Amino acid sequence: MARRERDSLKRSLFKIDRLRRRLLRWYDQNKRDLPWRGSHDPYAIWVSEIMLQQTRVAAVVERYQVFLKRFPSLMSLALAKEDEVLALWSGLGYYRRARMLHKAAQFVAQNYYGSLPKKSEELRELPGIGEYTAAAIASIAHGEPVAVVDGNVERVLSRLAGWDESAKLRRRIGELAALMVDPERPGDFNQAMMELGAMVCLPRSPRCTECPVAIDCNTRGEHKTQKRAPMKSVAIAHALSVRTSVRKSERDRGGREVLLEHRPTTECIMPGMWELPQLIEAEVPSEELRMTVRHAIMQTNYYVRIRTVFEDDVARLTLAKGERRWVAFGEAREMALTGLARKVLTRAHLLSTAPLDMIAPAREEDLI
DNA sequence: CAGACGTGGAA
DNA sequence: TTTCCAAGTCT
Repeated sequence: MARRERDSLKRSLFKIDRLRRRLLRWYDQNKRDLPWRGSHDPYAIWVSEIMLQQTRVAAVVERYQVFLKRFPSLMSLALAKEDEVLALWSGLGYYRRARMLHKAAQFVAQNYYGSLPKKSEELRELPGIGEYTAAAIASIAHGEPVAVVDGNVERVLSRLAGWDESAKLRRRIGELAALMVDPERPGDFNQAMMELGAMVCLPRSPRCTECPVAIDCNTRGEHKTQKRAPMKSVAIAHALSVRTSVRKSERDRGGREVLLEHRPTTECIMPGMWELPQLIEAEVPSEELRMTVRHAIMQTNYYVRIRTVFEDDVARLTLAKGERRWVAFGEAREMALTGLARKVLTRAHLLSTAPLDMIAPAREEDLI
């Protein structure tokens, strides 16, 4: 930021103070009641911040509670196997987050006696913790007066300052945020900025009439966004192969199994996750078509055909890239499935938590 | 510094 | 229906 600009902002500190007070008052009165709010456990805050990276609050809420119930402490997470951590992350996406969270927990267990470092500078050293997350944890858990800059803050400050999209914007935003963060309540201030971005200062159609700091705003909500690559469409097909377990112990429980395939750990996307075997032909005879789903990954819409395949036909019809396993339905539910596999099995009622004899479909022809 | 990395739900 | 995006990080 130019010297003149900074001096001007310093002369206007009374304005910044006013903005802080308005923002925090609004936050105190309007903040959503989220599971991680009010927790002072740095570990719990850490987990929430990692889960929230590029992921909507609504998608995180339930997963966060399940995760914390299974791994209530950093040590319990550090002691877990990666497969189980990934299983709890299944469907959330960006699985590298889960791996790095796990790795970092093990590192902290080894080198910090299980307690996260307090300073943002030290947090920054841990895998998966970047500028944003380090500042978020340090300010929320320990009151360190550092500002966070996420997508919300970037948008809110761009509009407040009246800056448009340009080079170096990111750096100027960071400097402005650092100047503005409330040294008395940095954690609340940071969350308030993000809450404002999420609830009021929306990317499209901002609710300026509800904005507590509209009086300080230099724009009326205009905000340019970057152009994005166009979506692609790809047709693929997967096999849904179900059999009655050959293991007597499973059969006695009425156990049925689905065939899953392990994605090679060398895959760049979702390595080590479990999915349904891929069919060689994307075309599927209509009488064998079990369901169709659309599944978007990154910039691609996958139009997915799910075909039922008899065990005897699996080798002929599918392309094997990794280890395969017949897995009892109840077991599959606890595995690190890809989002697509979880979606398909859920829609086929194969992951039900109901007793096995209650599992739909009642009609045999629905299954095979 | 681009580009890669997942997903479901809103518009 | 298709697009757009959400509390980023790593390479």
